[in-house]
Amino acid sequence: MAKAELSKRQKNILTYIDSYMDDSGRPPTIREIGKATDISSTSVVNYNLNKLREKGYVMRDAEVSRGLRLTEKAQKLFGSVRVTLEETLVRLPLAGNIVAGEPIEVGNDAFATYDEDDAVEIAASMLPPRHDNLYALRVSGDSMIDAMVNDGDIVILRKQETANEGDMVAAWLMDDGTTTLKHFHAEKDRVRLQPANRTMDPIYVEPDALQIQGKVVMVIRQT
Amino acid sequence: MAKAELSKRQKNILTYIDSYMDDSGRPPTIREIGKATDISSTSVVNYNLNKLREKGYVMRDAEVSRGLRLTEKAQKLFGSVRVTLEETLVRLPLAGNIVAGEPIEVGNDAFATYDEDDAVEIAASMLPPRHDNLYALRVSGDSMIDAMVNDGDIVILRKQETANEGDMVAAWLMDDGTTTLKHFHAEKDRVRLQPANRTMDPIYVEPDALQIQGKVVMVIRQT
DNA sequence: GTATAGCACGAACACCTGTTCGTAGTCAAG
DNA sequence: CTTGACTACGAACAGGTGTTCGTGCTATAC
Repeated sequence: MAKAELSKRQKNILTYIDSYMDDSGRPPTIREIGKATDISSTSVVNYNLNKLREKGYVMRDAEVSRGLRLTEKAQKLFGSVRVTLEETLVRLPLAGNIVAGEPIEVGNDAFATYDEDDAVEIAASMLPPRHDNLYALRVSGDSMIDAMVNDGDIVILRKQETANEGDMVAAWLMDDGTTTLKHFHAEKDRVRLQPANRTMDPIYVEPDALQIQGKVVMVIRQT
Repeated sequence: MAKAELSKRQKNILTYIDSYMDDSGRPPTIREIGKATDISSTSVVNYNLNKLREKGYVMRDAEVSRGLRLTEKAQKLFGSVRVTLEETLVRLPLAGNIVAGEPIEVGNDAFATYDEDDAVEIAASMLPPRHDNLYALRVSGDSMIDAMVNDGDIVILRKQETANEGDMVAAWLMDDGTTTLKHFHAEKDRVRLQPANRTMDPIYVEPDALQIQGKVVMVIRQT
């Protein structure tokens, strides 16, 4: 990918798209952009729009008239920056993916060095009183449907290695190397892991064959 | 000017325009509207759009593709939600429960007279660009486990009576009187409702035996 | 020089899209 | 019954619109 720098032409195009949408409520066509920015050929506009897409400033819907959208990245150029108040909104790092068969890897640095784009924002009122050590993971694959968690869902976890009775935890089963989300129940000399789906049966494991990766605080599905 | 009353068809059109703009950021074309609202002729859509213009619900730019805009009058139809703190946070009414066997009842007053305590707060960044006509329901019972939705989960819906291809919708099946959450797929002369759980089979219903209550925007589970 | 990559141009194509036209059914008023 | 307003339909047209193609310019690297 090319550098993120924008040519004068591309800046003009972005500015025009933004003002056009403000005025009319719809995106401009390629020819309208060309006319406004003194570009005589539609292919040149098309070319620059694809460049802008590669650089993350616009989204395009193929073969759709006015199939243009400014991304948040582009809108930030025009000064509409969101202010986050610590008390009302909590921003969590989207630290990676959960994939069955792999333990969750969250380095400590994940809390310090995550990107703007890879963050999840949650209202503080929806979370437990303390927000420390929380992080988010995106579920990849269908391996957790028995935990009522879909491919693409976002799981918010508190990092901890122990669990209390009844907690929903992310657990790594060393026996078969899978990571699952289950309710944790300590029994006499074993651990019962109960699926969230009440129609399914629990599994039992030795405490030593279990590594708790975190406590599930919330699951979010965007459709 | 004609009466301000809207035919069912015109309401459907308005609802579709609103949801289309929320999804894609651009207005739909006449043919897209027709396809979504079961109108085979573009002239009929055009006719109803002109009626809506006369009644003050939309503005039209002649001879311009997607030259449509909803007026404020139309947007008020979809209710407005209270937005706090520079739009970083959106407060939605927790309008009630979803229970299998009952259609969802959301009076228009639900948007005006909900209690502080019965609200759900979501970061604006996690929602579609427009927050009109959103409301939240708490799922009661285990009847939606095939939609990967648990007892106690919160479902955020956009109120609408039509659905686009692939949308996750809350639908009331008149045959057996149940309310379910499924992916909506229009087929030749029937509707396929696909469970979110990919291991389960779809069900097929007559379009007339189906009443769409809203589009599912998000599912939240607090553990 | 020569090669390569990035940028730009105009033209043509195929499909999209708003508009218009003629026609027809329904319903209430005369 | 006849009239007229309202709603609805399918077809066709003219122009809009995204895409692609061949071409050529400039600057940098070899």
